[in-house]
Amino acid sequence: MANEKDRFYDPFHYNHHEHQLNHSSNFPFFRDNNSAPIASQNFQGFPSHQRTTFTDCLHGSMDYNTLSRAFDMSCSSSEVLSSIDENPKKPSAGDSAGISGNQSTPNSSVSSSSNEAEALLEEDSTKTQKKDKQPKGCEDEEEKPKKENKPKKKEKKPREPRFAFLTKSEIDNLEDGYRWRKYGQKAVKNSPYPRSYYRCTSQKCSVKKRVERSFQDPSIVITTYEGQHNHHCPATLRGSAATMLSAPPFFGSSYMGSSLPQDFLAQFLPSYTQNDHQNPMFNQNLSNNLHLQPQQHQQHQFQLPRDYGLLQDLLPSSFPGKQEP
DNA sequence: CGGGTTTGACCTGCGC
DNA sequence: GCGCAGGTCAAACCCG
Repeated sequence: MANEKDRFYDPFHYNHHEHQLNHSSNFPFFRDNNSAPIASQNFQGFPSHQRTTFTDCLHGSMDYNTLSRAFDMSCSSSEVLSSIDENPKKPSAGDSAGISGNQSTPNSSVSSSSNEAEALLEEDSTKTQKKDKQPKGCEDEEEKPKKENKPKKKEKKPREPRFAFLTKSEIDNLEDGYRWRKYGQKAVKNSPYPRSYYRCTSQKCSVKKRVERSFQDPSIVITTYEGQHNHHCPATLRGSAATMLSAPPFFGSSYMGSSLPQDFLAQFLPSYTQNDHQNPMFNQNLSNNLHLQPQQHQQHQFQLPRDYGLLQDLLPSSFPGKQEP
């Protein structure tokens, strides 16, 4: 059945070569200079009249802040655009890093990147599920010299939900409002770019994130979050409400336990229904839609809800999906 | 000095 | 069993 654990999350996308992010942007997802969340590709499964292009929107007179505010209000119900089937056929050994081989949609760097992120999640689901390493937490086992503590019986603890984001950015470590401590870095097979491992610095918060750059499109940063924050976003204390709406944080405080995906899909995909979510074909289509067609590289489409009030109000009249009152 | 980063070693699971 | 690759640890280092 559709799993809720791993999700590929790429709410928006725009070409950062054409649109520079405003530093004070309240964009609910990532906010950082010169970075932007990668769009979810093309929702081909929906009627064209319900489809608009996010890039077009940004091409207009509306600035990023405006849009950000618009989406800000949606943060209470939004976010995950598409999920990834956690049980795709297991990648072969050569695909361990999820970046080689069976790409069915060649020639599209973003598509490949999407596949990368997707594969990353696949990798996670097949690997980490079995892994239950005991980090510091269990040093009850005497002081034995480093790395000698072999947990005798490892019970499988349910894996934390993971969400992958593609972000077009020049910088690797995207500001998301939370504080992270880097605890490792590894070279990634078949990629010139290393993967960095971060942990939330907040006490008793076990959220982790991995950051790596797509080797197929170096301008894209793949961020994978694992776990849920059990605390508020530090940035909110600094008065930046925006950051608390950034990517994974919304899974924290205000979002724990909610049915995010359905909520989001329902709000952002007009034709979506809860039944759809149960429908394998729907999920398949959603998954397929993660893969850009080659010619769409420069113009990813983002579908806006028809009745998205505030956003509609903020849209320039020239915006393709703008509805006149 | 405290907190974050770097980096080599170690652990673990998987495929062959 | 072995080798590989991902993930983690932790000492050393860096920096404000």
